[in-house]
Amino acid sequence: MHQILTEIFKDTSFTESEEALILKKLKKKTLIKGEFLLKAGDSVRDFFYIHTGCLRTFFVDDSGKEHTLQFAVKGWWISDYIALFGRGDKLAVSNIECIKDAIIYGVSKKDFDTLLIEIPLLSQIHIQNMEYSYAHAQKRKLESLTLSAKERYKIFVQTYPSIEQSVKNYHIASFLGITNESLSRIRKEIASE
Amino acid sequence: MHQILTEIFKDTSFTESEEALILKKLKKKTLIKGEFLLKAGDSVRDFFYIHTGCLRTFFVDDSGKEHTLQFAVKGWWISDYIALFGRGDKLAVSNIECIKDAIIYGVSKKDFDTLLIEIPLLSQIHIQNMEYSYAHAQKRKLESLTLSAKERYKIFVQTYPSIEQSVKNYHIASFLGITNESLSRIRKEIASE
DNA sequence: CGCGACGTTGATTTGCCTCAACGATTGTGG
DNA sequence: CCACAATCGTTGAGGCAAATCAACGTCGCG
Repeated sequence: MHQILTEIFKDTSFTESEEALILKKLKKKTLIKGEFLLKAGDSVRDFFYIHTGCLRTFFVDDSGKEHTLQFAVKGWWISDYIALFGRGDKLAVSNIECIKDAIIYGVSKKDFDTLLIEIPLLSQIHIQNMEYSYAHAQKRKLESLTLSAKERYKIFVQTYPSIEQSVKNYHIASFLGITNESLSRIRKEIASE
Repeated sequence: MHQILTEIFKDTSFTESEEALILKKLKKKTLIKGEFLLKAGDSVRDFFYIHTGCLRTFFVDDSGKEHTLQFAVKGWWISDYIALFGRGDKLAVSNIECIKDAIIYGVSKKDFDTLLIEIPLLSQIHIQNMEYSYAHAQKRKLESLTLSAKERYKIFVQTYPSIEQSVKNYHIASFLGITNESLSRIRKEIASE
């Protein structure tokens, strides 16, 4: 079995022919820090598995402020899901930026939908992933409603220790929904505890 | 075809035997206003399709404040998705309350998972729904990051005109993540525009 | 080395919350 | 069917967490 499939699908046992079908659709890409995988306004067709490195999805609002929606490191998938999964015109509302040199594997949603039908086992896995992601998104929403910025930061550090290393403070701030200055003050407070 | 399947699945064409399989798993329930479908701490096994009426999912935080995560009217599904789809112990973190007399159809996740395997077409529909829900959740998250309480309220009224009728102001406030008093002031401002 | 990007700190502002009081509406028992 | 209580919505005063605006030190890279 091709190494990357083992990595992506862990101990899932596809048949040889299923593996071949999937492999045919995966397109390897290498990115360097600072490179953009997607810019707002582009049409969104693909999503991407992160093999190495780190990327983020962020939205720029009318006042020019950035809002980070997602970080992705090894083992995660990234895209502009609002466009890709929404019922709109599939134009990106967000940007995807490489923040640490990366090797990724892309697959188009069109190809993926075909694979889902050809390979029932893949459907099952996708459903599980979607369900889990949805639960996780709900949980994060709850946290943002009930917790203070300081508590959210602490949870972030615990939850994503591997990400904290690769990213700038202002990336984290924009992910937590606070300003750089506020994060700076929070870090100071925590350090003095 | 049984009326309720037509309602739930619109123009999807299941075979007779597929329909029978699904129908066998759906359990009809009637609820009256004020009744609880689920309380925090219960174990979560089912999700529910709303035929008539209105329900909401809400979380109560440590300080006793309520946070409404979801409203559901005709055509929507409701559950505690954090518990049902999460990897935890399946104990409800939220409550589900009937806020307008309702007729609903429940199905257990266990039964549903079985149906997904037995009926590939159902898998496809479920995937589409999950994808769309995920996109929608992301969009809402963006809105809560970028918009003021007033703008969020305006979007709420536009997006859920049918819900606004059935619910108390403080339900809406807790959905928008603001206090009753703030919502009251916002409504006053908008009225005077 | 020098410049720009990044992080920190201070002063001030602001949107929303909290607390409190008081009408309006709803619903319920007599 | 009315009276009264409970619930709900509104309004005001004051407070607070985080935003904004501004200045400055520092680090890393060309």
